[in-house]
Amino acid sequence: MDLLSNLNEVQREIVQDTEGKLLVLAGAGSGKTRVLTHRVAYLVAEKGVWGSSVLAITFTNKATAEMRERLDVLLGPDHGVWISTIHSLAARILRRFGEHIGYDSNFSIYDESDSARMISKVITEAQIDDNRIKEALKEHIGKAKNEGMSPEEYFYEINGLVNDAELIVKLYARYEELLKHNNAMDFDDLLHKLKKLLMTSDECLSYYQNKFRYIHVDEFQDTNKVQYEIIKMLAAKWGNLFVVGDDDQSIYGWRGARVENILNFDKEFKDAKVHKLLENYRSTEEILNTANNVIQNNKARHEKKLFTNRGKGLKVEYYNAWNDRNEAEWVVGKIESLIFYNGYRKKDFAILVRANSLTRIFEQMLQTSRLSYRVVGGYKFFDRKEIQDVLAYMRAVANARDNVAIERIINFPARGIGDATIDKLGVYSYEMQVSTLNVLLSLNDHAGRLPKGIAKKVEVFADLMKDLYLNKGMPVDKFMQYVVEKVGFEQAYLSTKKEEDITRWENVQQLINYAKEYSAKNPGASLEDFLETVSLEESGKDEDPTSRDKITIATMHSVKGLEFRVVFIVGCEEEIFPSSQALKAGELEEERRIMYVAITRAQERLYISNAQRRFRFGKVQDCLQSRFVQEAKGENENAYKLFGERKAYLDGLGKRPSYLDDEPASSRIRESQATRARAVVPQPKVVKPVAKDLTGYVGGAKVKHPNYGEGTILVVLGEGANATATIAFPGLGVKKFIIALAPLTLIK
DNA sequence: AGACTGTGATTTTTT
DNA sequence: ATCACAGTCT
Repeated sequence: MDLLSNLNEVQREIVQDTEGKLLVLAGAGSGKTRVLTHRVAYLVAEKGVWGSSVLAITFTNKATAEMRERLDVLLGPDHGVWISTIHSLAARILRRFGEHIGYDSNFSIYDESDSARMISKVITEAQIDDNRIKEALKEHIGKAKNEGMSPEEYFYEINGLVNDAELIVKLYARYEELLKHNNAMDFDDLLHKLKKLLMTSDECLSYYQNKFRYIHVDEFQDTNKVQYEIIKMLAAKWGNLFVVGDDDQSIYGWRGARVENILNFDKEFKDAKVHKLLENYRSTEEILNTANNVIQNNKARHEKKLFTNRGKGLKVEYYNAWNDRNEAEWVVGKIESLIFYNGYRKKDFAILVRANSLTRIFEQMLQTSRLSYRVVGGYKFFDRKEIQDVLAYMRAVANARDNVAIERIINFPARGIGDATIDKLGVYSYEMQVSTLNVLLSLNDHAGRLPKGIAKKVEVFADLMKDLYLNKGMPVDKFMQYVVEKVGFEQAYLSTKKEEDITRWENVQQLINYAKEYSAKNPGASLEDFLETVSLEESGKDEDPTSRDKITIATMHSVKGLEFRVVFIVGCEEEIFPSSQALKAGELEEERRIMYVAITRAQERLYISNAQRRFRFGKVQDCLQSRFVQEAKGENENAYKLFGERKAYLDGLGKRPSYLDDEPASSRIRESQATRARAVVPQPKVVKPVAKDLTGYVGGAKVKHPNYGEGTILVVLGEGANATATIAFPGLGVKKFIIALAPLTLIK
């Protein structure tokens, strides 16, 4: 049979095992997506299951696109299978049934920046002038929603653990109220409210339960609590739930992903069948071994030994660069030589970074070498101010209650309308119990209450909005052009003669092109449809990776699921990778999984590098090689010790570790740097990480942290250098630290 | 209301 | 280095 012929035995078995609950533990590069798509295709083509009763949930838009593409090949384009991210699934269901829980179907979706505006507003409104609370509040709200907790429920969760629990919950509740008032949902809400809807409305629940007879979840290790609950509810009727994932690739813990979902799946469902995909089809043995060297340092994982038939392959190369520029030169030099002598193409290469801020130097270096590249992740086109502004005009008329959108544009382009006036309009809106847009649309009734001059200005804006409102039924691309023209974006940007503004205008035009493409592809799509696509699938808009021959520069997170013949893992320095916040929070294992994901992207050649000095935060800084480098080399049992010695040496304490002798000549230059620095700069006090006395760090002890202040240890886990402490900081929440490394001091 | 100035944080990752 | 934000001046 055609469908099964290009699968291995295990894969074939999984594909044919169609009924009931199935957990597939799929190692990196083991053909996970292949199994998933073939299984769906098998259901439809061989089992005669109707495509529209099959649901496949993926984690990113990229994965959605890839899966749809592959399925189109296997089944032809009209298979009707519902493939989407869980967020857009939620949005679709909520548009249809949202009124059951009090939402209009045209609700706005607030992205990170909209939501940040709202949070600021809530804080200002409560007259709190503590700068630190914004971040904390954001974190709390996200956490509460990811756990699926209402303000009340969340209060019980944190009460007693966090000092300002009451305040935080009050602000969370107010934030919710405002969202509701604006007929808007943030990203987390899409899930949170979907759960609520499914629990409230039998009609909605049974509709989708009946519809989806077979449910598939990709990247299951990345699901959070609410997502899992939603999936379980949807699958409750037919019980056909197929989940695939790899606990070693769980790298979204910071967003509430719970590895336990995958670790406990077979315990939760006793009848679940478990399959393992252990054959790696992607990488050579050398690369796979490197990956294994790293990941085996993690404690919380399913032990799995991947194998490959790709042969031994080439040794992994390491480079300890003298500075960031030198590192980039090395990378580009390697690329040039591989292209010239070994016949590689540009699209075969990926340069992987931990954080977006590291990409710049590689971009520069590739530009000077005339090598074309693309940057994945990073600042998104749709996050640009000018794009958000155009969209805000469209949003404001699509959802009349979207006050965040109105406030965003009421004074752009500048119309002389300030905060005071906006507040007044808010008051009228409250008095009349109508939306701010409605206040504007019927401004005549209120204009008398505003100062004369201001009233004139507001009227101009009101007339504009009225005009746009009356024309919102146009085809999406036409409407956008109409908006841009009426608002006068071109005038606003081109009159200043500033380089930056010209670019902005070009971006607006690009947005119009995007809208044209969209309209052509989706004739008859409504304004709401368009806005939803933009807010949930904006990154899917990127050109597809294989079409152009370009080098890829990307964050390690954004290449999950992809593969490249040659991979460079750069910027392997402490505080960068592992990141400083991960170190602070004691989330080393997740960082290590990120390293694992990065390594396993490579098919043939892998290069790992670090720079000893790097330009960061406006100045050149000394950097310490990441402990992951030692782990990758297979010296993992010594990694912590070496790391400690090396840090002491660079800090001007301790003697030169002998293993440094094996490193390239550049490190000797570095040594003279260290010596010089030592001579000139008075030494700051340094705590030797390995020598720290750990006694006294027990549950109940009070400790002090330079950034978080005083806190109480809740529990200590592990021993020695690995011991972690979970500490409650009043008002800031609970954090985890590695005691030996964290800057903690005991207080009596 | 808007322009100007100084300060302080910022750099983790994504829907 | 760069940017956002708060505070002050015009």
